[in-house]
Amino acid sequence: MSAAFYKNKDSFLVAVDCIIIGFRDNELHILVARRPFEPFKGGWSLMGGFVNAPENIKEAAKRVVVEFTGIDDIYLEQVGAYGDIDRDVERVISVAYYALVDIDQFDTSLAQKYDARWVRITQLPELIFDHNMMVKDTMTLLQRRTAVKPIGFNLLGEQFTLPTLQCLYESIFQEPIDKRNFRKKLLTMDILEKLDEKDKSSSKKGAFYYKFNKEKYDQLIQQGLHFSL
Amino acid sequence: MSAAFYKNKDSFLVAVDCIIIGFRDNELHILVARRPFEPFKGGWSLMGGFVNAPENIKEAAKRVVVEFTGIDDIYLEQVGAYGDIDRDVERVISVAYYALVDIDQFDTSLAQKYDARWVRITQLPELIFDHNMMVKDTMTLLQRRTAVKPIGFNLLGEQFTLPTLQCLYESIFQEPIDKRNFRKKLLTMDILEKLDEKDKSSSKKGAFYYKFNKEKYDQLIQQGLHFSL
DNA sequence: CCAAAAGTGTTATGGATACACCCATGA
DNA sequence: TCATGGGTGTATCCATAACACTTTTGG
Repeated sequence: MSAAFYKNKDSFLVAVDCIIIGFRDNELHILVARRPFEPFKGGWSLMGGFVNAPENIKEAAKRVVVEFTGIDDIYLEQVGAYGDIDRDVERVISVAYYALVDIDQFDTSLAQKYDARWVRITQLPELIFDHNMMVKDTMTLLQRRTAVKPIGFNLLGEQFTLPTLQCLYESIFQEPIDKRNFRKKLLTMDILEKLDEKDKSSSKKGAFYYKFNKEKYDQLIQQGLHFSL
Repeated sequence: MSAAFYKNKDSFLVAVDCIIIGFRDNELHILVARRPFEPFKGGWSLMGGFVNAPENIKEAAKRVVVEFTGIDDIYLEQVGAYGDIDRDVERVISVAYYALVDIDQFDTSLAQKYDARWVRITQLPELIFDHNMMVKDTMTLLQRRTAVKPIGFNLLGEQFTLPTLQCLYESIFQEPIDKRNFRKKLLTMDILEKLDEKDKSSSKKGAFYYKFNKEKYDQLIQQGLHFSL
């Protein structure tokens, strides 16, 4: 046998579908759009696109996220491949990625262009194909990841307050967290840098801004310790 | 736009590669084979095959595992999609699955047929393409999964001894486990059924056989509890 | 001065860890 | 009888969970 072995094999369109996640109004949001073509024209859909021959799958996913958000600085992780035979009209195999973005960097002009909008994770509409399953799998994965890796910060701007950070985790895990225990854990890990400035937008007293210190985090890892909830 | 949207898109060969895992001689083993065709003919490879148009990806993976092992009763979970552009001669996108099998059910005649052999996880040779990466990712995933789900039993026969089970977990986590703590944890979960028979193959005293009780496990889950290490 | 959110410590509990000796049996 | 692997219980420690009041300040 030789390269001839590759002949006469079925080939597939390969797509990427991106679960683009942002944090706003104390809740996770996902970017969805009205599908502009048949089949299922007008149905709610994740952001997707086909993989081109000369690009890696992850590159394709990144391209899609940039195209639909205008945001370049993203955290991207594969969720998995979805290939049920009845998932589209033509046989399409889709690889799902979730992206964590700072929603404040969203290019709002793209919302009109693609008929897209951010919907609350708790109020997700019915999506086409197996996109709801992709979101569900993403949330499970995200909960596992954020519990042991400091990737949640990718959903926030450079600086953020502890109350905001707590809200973020509460939205990810869909359960309340004790304020004192949360702060204690985060601060004793010593991976946050306290700033002098305060955010007064949500209280009269104001909450101090912090920022994530990657250098300190890397030290933590090298000591054999790890981020935890 | 319409179905015409699907025209002029690049299409890909889609393969599945299976990390087939068995447990023997107190250590995890993986089934690898000499690749019978170019390119990289003679290189060590995972068990793979192409996805056919009328089958789901997971079905294809299952087909491959059955083809190369003769074992039908397997635990199968997706690891992820691998699609770097330089990973094969032709552009092939591969979806990796790991399979947990009872190695005693292996059809040894297939070893000759496919020039395949079981190699210790600790002595894995260099594999073709990105197969070593797939194995690495699999081990990470397997450690996470077996720590919280009772899937390890898929690597053993119907009945097994506690010392064997402990060896299994030690091989998965690549670290020693305290005997008393291990037994305490397993037995207090009350998901194992103790049999009267003993296995005397590895000691004069003999070790009692146990078997996994799925009904009791399901009860445990319904009580909001879960399997843990 | 009051409403609303930010910030702060201590105690109790339970799961995880560490640890050493006796038992059964075939050779 | 002895070498080998199987089987058993307890004390300690540390991480988690529960819990309430003071501070700040704009309106």
